[in-house]
Amino acid sequence: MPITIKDIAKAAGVSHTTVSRALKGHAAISPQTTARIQALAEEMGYTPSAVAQSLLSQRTQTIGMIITTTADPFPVNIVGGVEEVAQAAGYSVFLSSSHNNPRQEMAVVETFHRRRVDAIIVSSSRLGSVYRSELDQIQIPIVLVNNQEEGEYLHSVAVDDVQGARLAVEHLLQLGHRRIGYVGAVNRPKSNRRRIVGYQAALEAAGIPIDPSLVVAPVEETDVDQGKKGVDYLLDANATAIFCYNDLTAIGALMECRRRNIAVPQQLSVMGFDDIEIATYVTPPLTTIHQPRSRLGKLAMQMVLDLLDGKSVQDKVLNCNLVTRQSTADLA
Amino acid sequence: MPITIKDIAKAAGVSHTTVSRALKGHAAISPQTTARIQALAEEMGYTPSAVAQSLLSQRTQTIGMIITTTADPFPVNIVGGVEEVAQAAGYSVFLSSSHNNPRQEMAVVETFHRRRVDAIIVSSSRLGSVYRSELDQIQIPIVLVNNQEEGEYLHSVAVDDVQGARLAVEHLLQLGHRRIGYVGAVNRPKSNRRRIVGYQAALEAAGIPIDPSLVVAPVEETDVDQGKKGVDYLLDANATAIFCYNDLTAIGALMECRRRNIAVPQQLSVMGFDDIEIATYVTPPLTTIHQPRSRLGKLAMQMVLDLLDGKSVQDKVLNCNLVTRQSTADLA
DNA sequence: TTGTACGCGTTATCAA
DNA sequence: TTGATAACGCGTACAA
Repeated sequence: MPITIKDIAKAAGVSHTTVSRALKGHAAISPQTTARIQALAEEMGYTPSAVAQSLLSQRTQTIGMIITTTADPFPVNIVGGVEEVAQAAGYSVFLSSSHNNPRQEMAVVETFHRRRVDAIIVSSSRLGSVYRSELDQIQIPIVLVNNQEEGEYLHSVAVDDVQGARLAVEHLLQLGHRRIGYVGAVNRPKSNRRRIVGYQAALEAAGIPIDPSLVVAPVEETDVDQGKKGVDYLLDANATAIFCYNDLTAIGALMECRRRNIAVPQQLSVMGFDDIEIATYVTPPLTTIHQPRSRLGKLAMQMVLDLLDGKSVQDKVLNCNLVTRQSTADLA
Repeated sequence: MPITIKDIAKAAGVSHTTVSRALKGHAAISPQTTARIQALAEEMGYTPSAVAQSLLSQRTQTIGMIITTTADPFPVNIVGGVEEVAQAAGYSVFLSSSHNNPRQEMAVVETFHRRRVDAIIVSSSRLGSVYRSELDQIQIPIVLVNNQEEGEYLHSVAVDDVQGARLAVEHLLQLGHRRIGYVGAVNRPKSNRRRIVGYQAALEAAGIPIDPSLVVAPVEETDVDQGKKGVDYLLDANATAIFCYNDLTAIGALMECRRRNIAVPQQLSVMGFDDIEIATYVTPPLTTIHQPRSRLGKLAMQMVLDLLDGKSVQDKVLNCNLVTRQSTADLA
């Protein structure tokens, strides 16, 4: 059992109240006793119990973070940002995975509520809307990062998918490409739709008519496989450049090109989205759209702190930026 | 403020004791009141406070996990294993980063102690030995995963670096290579040393004399840069195959080979260690030694559960296995 | 079958 | 300047 203030009180021959006050340098305690008790506490190895403090203060200085899976580096990078800001503010972070399973996601929320976390941050939530009712029950701030549901819920921090996709297509246009394909993802409805919007906006702004045969959404197990299939479709449609839903999709595209002996970027330009670490290391290194993942996390946690401070906050939408590497080139 | 059992008691016209008992199906409460109170609790949206329960039970059902950084997918995969077992056992996991900074690592331990976590799991700790004294203070199980300090501390789960390195070199020997180089890491003293031991053991078993010029340890900022430099050194030493401390080092080696127009694996075989996700996607896909990261995490958490159950446990050393891809080939 | 009283570790109020 | 007491939410020994 850890040392308590009562143990110290007994050892010092004072009341536990005095110990409590001395330890936090309360003005009304004589300097001598304060010094004596602080020394004693140090010596006895006293560490205050956050549990007891929480019970009294009704604040745990704790937040719960839900991600889909630790196997995906994307949400994990968001956690990094969250944790950094949290730690600096004296908050600790519970991390739990939902495995993209709504039931599990609800169970985690329930657990966090039992633990009386002060707030919850959810990355890529599948059930944004469900929180509406849940929120009435638990009455704490919930911040959604890159929420995957349509609609206006609670508080959110997200990347501007439309702007990012636009940036990608504009880059390809600038290289002289006119037949630009898009390989979508069927299982991320919201961000996929918004990236298509950006794709179309860029083309329209350039006066290029939309060709539906250039927008494909292969149904495959993994992102990589979707990329492989996507290349097949888009080469048939005579694309000279393709923009992929994300980097893994683009990597699948690169793999398929290698298999078919299609030189990237000489014969086909390939772009991704996300800028995950792998993008730097594939051959050729992938031109992509960078998502500020760590900053998403930092802003989400900062928003939590503001909310807990009673400040009013505004939903945030962050811009992406272009990272030019070697998988794109001038139209031959 | 969340609903408490007192609120329910008032609403039901009974004492809070009765509510407490009814909610956990205590035998001595009449079925009717039990049902009535459970319904009421449900209706009022009651969730018990783990904080209050913890204060009473002196158990938080919580563990603290310390990793170096969320930017590295390696420890994050360990977290995945830990969290899976923890969640199944009703434990929640605090995650915190040490950024490889011993002072920060101590601060995190202190915070976890304040929060009265039931146990702590540390990945790649830099200060294993320090825990000896700290442990006397906090009196909870501490499990180290892939500890980076020599010596016997506390409890540990680790991969067998010697066996893994041996496996790698045996693979290269089998391909006919005789001049096999090793690119080490200066900042992971323990595992590096053990991988050298495995490297030497394999060579000796094959009756090949150790050539010191084939073992290099470039001092560079990143693993990747160390790999680039390592290739330079080892080509000068006429190596036909190189075994790298880890996959990132090996990827650096691949990059340098490409720059110098050295064909892998035709002119040089390259091996890594770890089997991180990236290894699959580089060109050529990397032959490497797989570390069971998730299983390390699961075993660490299982060990924690056993320790909390008062069972005695044994330190665990896990075998690695070979993953053959396309960066290694027969000696030309 | 149900209720009263106490304690877990801490802080705040009030009194001395 | 210090101490006794109550309270946070819950579980349990004991009493009714």
